Amino acid sequence: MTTELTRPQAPPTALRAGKREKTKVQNRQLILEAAQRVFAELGYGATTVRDIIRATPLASGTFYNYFKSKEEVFQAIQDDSALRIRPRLRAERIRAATIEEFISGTFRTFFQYVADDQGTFHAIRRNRSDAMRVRMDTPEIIAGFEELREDIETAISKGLFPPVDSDFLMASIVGVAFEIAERMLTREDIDPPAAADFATALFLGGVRAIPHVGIPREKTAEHTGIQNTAGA
Amino acid sequence: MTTELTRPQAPPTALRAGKREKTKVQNRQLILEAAQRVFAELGYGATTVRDIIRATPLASGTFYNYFKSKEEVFQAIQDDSALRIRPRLRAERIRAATIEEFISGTFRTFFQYVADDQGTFHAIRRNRSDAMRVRMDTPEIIAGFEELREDIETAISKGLFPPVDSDFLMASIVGVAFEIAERMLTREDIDPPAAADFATALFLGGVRAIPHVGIPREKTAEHTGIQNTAGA
DNA sequence: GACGAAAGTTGACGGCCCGTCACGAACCTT
DNA sequence: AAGGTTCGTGACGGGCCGTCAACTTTCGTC
Repeated sequence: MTTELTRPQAPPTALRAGKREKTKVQNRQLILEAAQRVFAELGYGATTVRDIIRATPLASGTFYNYFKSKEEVFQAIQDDSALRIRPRLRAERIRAATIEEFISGTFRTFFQYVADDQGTFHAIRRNRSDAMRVRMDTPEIIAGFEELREDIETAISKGLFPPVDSDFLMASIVGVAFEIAERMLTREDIDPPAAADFATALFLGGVRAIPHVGIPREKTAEHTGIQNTAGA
Repeated sequence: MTTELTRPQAPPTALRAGKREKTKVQNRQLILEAAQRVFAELGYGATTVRDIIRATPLASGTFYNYFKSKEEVFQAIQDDSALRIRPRLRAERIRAATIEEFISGTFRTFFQYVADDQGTFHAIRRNRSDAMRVRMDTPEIIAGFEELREDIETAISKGLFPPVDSDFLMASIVGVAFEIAERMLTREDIDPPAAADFATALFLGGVRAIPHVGIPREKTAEHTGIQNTAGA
């Protein structure tokens, strides 16, 4: 249709994206940020799509040009989070030459990430005053779990791990990671390395290998750090 | 007010409870059972109070004489479940004379219960096709967690356990229990003892103590049982 | 620069769910 | 059997849901 004469445009690189494209990205971000704020404020369950819209300069109809429901917004936030942490976790595990490095690298990276990014992990999971937690295993998160399972199997085939049930082991790591992370965030001194040390010792040697706490009994809140290390 | 003459009634024991009391219990049960069915059918998130009422011969207003919201119904179901399992878990741990019995008793009892009572554990937690899981830590469940923590501390003071962070240990047990339970229920052969053996070995001796699986690689679905036991 | 097409935004709309409440029926007491 | 109390009922106003026709903005073309 167009002759050779008419071809004056030619976007410099990819930055001259046009206003259309720009506001599209901007609106999406506007919604995601508003949603995160509102989820943290009201809790996931109590939040309505209208609440999210109201925290935005946009009209209600616009929301549905970007997301189908609040579930989808939630999923987008979770996916973003998973996309940020997954490569780091995988790199840590691929680099591991020993079982110790595999386990400890995984936990250290994860707990550090959780502490740095409490917005997506903590605030959103907890509901406002109810003790209702919501967890959505988005495609990215499931892929992250699957990746962990594959890395475990690779480690097994390399002789790094004993030939255990990789599915259950993956589930155990995930369960401990999420549950301890939640506890860690409720403490006054958030100490990711301490949490990682605890979890690592548990997986490497069981309860008997876990670092001992200094104070015998009493003194719960003030003293969360792990001090003394007594092997099995 | 009443003279000595007028006292003809005198309920035999506690069975002549009166119709009022009887239908009250019955209606409550009607709602709880309908709710469980509907939650399993639609998933917790998609379920509305109206859905529950429609699965019932009652009128909408009646629902609110028994529960304030679907959250409260959910909580009641969870509480019932927790009330059934808690005493068994506690008995198991109190009876424990060794760290092995403490851990293994806890996991065996829990996984067996989950397998027997999939309705309250599995069907309700998963949403219909979304991978959205809902977990509500009801007062009874929180009390159960707290009880576990206390039992751990008692075990520590008795010298059964090393002096570890009982809060993190409790969180780890809970995380592993819930996450493995979920995996266990997705398998074709649901094998609570195998799941318990896995978790127990993990907590007693770490990954290296976990029973090995028989088949090297491949054969994932068909072969879930743990066969061979190689110690650390 | 102006024009037409395409893309995107807007807010009003019908439908459903929410929680309440005035009413009446069922039950219990005397 | 009559009076009082408790509880089931369903209609109601208010709010949220997702849609859609009309409008505004951007883009490609001349």
